[in-house]
Amino acid sequence: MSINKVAREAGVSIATVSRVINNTGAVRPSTRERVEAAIATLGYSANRLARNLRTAESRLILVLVPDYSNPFYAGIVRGIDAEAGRRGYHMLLCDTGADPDAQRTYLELLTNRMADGAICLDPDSIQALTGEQTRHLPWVACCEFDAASGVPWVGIDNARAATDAVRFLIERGRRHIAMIGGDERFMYARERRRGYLTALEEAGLTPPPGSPLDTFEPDFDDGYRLTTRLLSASPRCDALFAASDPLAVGAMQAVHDAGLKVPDDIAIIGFDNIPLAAMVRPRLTTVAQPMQRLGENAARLLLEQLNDPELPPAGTLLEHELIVRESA
Amino acid sequence: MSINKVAREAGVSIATVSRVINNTGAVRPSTRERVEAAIATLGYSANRLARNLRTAESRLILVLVPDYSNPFYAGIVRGIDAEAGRRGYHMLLCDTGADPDAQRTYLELLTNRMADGAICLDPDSIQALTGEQTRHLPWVACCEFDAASGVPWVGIDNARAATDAVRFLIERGRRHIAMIGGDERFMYARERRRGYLTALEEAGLTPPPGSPLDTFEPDFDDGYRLTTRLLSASPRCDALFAASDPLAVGAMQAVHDAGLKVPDDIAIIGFDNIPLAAMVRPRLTTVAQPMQRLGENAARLLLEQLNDPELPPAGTLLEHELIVRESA
DNA sequence: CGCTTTATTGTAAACGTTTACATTTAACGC
DNA sequence: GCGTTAAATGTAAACGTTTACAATAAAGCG
Repeated sequence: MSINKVAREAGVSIATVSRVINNTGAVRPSTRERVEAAIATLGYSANRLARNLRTAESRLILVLVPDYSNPFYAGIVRGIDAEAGRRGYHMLLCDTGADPDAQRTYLELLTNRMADGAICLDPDSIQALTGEQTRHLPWVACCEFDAASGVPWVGIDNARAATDAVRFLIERGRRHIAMIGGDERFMYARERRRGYLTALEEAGLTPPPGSPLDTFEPDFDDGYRLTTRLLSASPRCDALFAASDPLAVGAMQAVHDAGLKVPDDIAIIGFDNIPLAAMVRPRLTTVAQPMQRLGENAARLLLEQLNDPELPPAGTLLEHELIVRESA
Repeated sequence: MSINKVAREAGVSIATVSRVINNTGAVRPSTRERVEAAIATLGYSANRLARNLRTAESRLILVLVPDYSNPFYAGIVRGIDAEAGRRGYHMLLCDTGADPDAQRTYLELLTNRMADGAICLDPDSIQALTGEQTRHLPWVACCEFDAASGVPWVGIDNARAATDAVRFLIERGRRHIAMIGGDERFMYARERRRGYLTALEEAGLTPPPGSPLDTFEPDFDDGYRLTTRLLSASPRCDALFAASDPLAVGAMQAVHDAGLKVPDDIAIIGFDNIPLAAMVRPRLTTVAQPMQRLGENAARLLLEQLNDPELPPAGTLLEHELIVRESA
């Protein structure tokens, strides 16, 4: 009953105190001063739980990421936080580990009214699982989405991005272009694989034997392992498109350990443009995603939807960019 | 008034509904069933804001990081989340950018009662700034701490860790050992520098000219830049201790570009053992911090303190480990 | 079967706000 | 000054829970 104390201290009613806190309604300057003085001497700070209960909003948004030690997600999360912060929202960050049960548990925070809305970076396959229960909840899908699902989304055109990357390799004269990283659970991986095949097809090329190759985790170790396997299956391979940067860096290492040179013998292109890409030698050519802006747009979309629940669900496609460095 | 609807549907009072939700108190199996059925048909989920208001706890913990695109913090955050999750807490993650104002703003979430406690990874110099206002608030300092401040903390012995690393270099016959990364704002950096100097001193060595060298950001670019400068100032330098892994990787690159070889001409040791360290060639020798366990311990400490506010503030020192790879 | 104990349920207050509405006070025009 | 209007303040209900306490029903005992 803390606002009560302030009211007593200032000799006014709690309504007046509330009015000066939120400066809503009219209050005479002299009483405003008195109230502010009381707040200062008592060190009062309005209880947000009570306020939230009364106003039926938490000003918290739930962010679901499959793995936040992945720098790519870190960039997006930063964008979300920046935009949300500007509008007075905070972020409840949850690592689902791409586990549907975890996701369901965390989504309770939404039905619980502990959060006002959610941004989900989980694989679309997972999103689909919880789809029915969450149809009417305010959330947006980021990076992984199904445009047909009726859920607002933001992302890039993964297929086109992959096609662009592979075309670049073709233009530079490469003819035996392999791909690694096709994890079926992730939409981005399926799309990139599709774009890769499109580019080959339009140039009248076929994937070298063993390509495209699926990964389980799109990380350095898998990149190394798969590339080693690939090189022995396709010795003529002269270029490699990887679905993520760590994968590409692992591949670079495998190529090197096989006694070949990047980019002379094998050109390599990665995906995402995380900081790592600029830290290795040769520097990694890669498809950049606008991570910060992806996050910002997701947050903006969500908050607009919260303001006006009748808003039709929108999709936002952001542009990718091929960053040409040394590896291709 | 949603619990009301459930009560009406089940033909009981709201108290009984509350009892079956929290299964506290006695309720006859038959009525429990009836209530559960009502909950199911109505799709009811208890409003956490209301519950939190009533029980005066939010089951949220505030995590303040200076920069969460830094993989080192990601590891710690993951540990915090794991431990907190096990105990039914969630995480309000805030990126302060090491800005005191931002930190102050975020800490309002604590005084607001929107969060029950906080874990702070910000530089100790920042922590000190807000110290007076937060003395009585429940929080623990992680990695950056001042043992004398009376705030519970968890971290490693940075000075000893640095000494160990430099001793290792000395044992391997290096005599002109430089250090980069001494950012005065961070306790970890000051301590590592101190440890570096200790190791040199006990071996009767002196730092090569220009060493130790301060950084502003402990990242790849600074590592490259400073090392380049260092190499021209101290051509006889044969080893380098860097206060972070990205710094060390930048240094490796600078050494390479100067036409020298790692580790033959210059041995390099980094700090933290983030994934990057195993992805570069030569693989980086580095001092590992138990990131996950640091986070877990911080969370545990905080939650224990929340359970029993009278608990004397404790400090927890975890062990570091020198991971010997190829760069030294 | 009546009395005492215990298990089950209900009533109502409390948590700390915001806000519609009522009331009081000040301001204004004449 | 007086009536009218506007500004400032207060009252009380509401948000959706939990929980102390009261009340009722069931059970046990002689």
